[in-house]
Amino acid sequence: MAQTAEEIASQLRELIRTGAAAPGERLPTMEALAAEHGVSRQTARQALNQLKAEGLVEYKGGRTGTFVRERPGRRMVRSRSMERDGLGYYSGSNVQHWRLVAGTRTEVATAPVPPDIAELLGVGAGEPVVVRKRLNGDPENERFRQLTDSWLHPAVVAELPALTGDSGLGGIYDRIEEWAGQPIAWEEEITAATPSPSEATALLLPPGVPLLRVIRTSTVRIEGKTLIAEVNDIRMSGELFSVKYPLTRRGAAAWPVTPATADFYQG
Amino acid sequence: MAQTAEEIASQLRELIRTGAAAPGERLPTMEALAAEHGVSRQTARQALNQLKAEGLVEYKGGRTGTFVRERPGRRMVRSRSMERDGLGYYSGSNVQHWRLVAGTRTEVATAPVPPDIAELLGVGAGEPVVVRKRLNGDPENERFRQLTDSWLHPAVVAELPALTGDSGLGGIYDRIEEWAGQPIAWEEEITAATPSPSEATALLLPPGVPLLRVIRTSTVRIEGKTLIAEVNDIRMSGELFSVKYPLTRRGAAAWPVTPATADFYQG
DNA sequence: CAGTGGTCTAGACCACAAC
DNA sequence: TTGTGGTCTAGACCACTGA
Repeated sequence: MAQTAEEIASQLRELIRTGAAAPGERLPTMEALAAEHGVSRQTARQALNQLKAEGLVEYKGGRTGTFVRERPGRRMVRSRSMERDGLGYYSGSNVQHWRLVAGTRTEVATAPVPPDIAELLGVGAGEPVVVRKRLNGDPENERFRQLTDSWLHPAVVAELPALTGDSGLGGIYDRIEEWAGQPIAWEEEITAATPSPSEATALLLPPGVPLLRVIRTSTVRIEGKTLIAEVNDIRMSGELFSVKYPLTRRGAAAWPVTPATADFYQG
Repeated sequence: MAQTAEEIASQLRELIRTGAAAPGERLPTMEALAAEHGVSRQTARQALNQLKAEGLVEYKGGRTGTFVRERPGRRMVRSRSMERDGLGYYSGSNVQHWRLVAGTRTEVATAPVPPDIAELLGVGAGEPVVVRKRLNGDPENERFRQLTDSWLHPAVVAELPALTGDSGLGGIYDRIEEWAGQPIAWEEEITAATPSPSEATALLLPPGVPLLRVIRTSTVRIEGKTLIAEVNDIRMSGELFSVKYPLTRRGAAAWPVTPATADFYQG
């Protein structure tokens, strides 16, 4: 009769996975769970805490109880590309829709650069670097938020001090292209990470939800050398967002081995 | 003197973040932590458990103790594109390097299709669909692993029953292109997720490490309609891997607004 | 065999929200 | 007011590993 916390958690996890315990449904109280499985309340609580850490259940305050968390069935898929209109560049197809979350604004500061960004910029970790930070949101749904930090290479700031002003994010790419006399080449690197407490707060992340992080580099060639002029660090909920890219075809023209497909690889 | 578990966890977290407690270093025992902060061992343990769930510390067995986890400083960055050689298509630039992890092989089965895959394939959730599953690894480092499930659209299986045999992953794209008489268009959608227990086991994921998931769709046009012939579901450690894509430029030719950059947007 | 973490118990008090 | 989860305590026994 008596079971371990992990066994109880597994049983509840299975109930949720199969849908026998539907999202939004209330689970038995800790007392009831403890009695049912012949354990103490602490043990029942540990099982529920495990599920909470996994993002499967949530507690509501007061006399309400424990509930199966309603998880978004579908993510907001963002097809990534760089577009522009008369005001400047925008990444994604619906950025015009986004606004700054109430109480925030684009903040320009000089801050110690974290190691991973420093490596991309080619500067020493912890050195002071100009960064513009913002917190964007979706006016139709407060939960869709993203944090954006734009780190500028010191050489760019030296050449274009106006970038430390409030020129707007779209504007900096025009300034950089004017200065470099060429179009920027962008790359995006995507990682999954555990949010820091401050990121979890800013993005309204429930426990157990990972971060989807997109790190965009803006590269130009200056005096014959490639320079990463800007690193754009975008963090969003891994549960609410996904990003999508077309997969480029490489090397195809060199190996047209299959007769039926060879025609397509001549160019 | 007496503090809460969350306060103790925050203090330890800060020590780790600043490097005052270096990776690999041993932390005080639970008894010592409890005495130091004037709490019971259970409370000290709860603080450490929190850090363990975040992937910051790990316990080692027996008489050893609690240690600051050594986290990989750099990820394996995979520049995503589709390449081919004489044997077929490969995604990424170093796939030849990979092998099946010992004890696994490519497994072809007919399984109920999960809802998210079903939606992409345009079939009902839970319907039986042919899938090839494999677990790949890096011969030089056992921790670098990835799980790959390739779901085939029923129409493709009906036309190309040979695909249910052991034709190899590279081979199926050649077969599909021969059948469709055209090159495949690939897209990749990237998400961050919490691993299921079985995924955590297969990928050797420590607690607190999220999953990086790449869902590749292979699209062809058949009889004037687009058909997703295959969905390739790739899962890997979010701590060990990242994926990288070039960002395509769109709409630029339509809005050459900045005089200095206008020349670049004519074509 | 001694010391580590792993786990469980029984009881206590608290804050909070619904009734 | 009552029942919910949130948290802490003191004590017990276990499995494991390194000395």
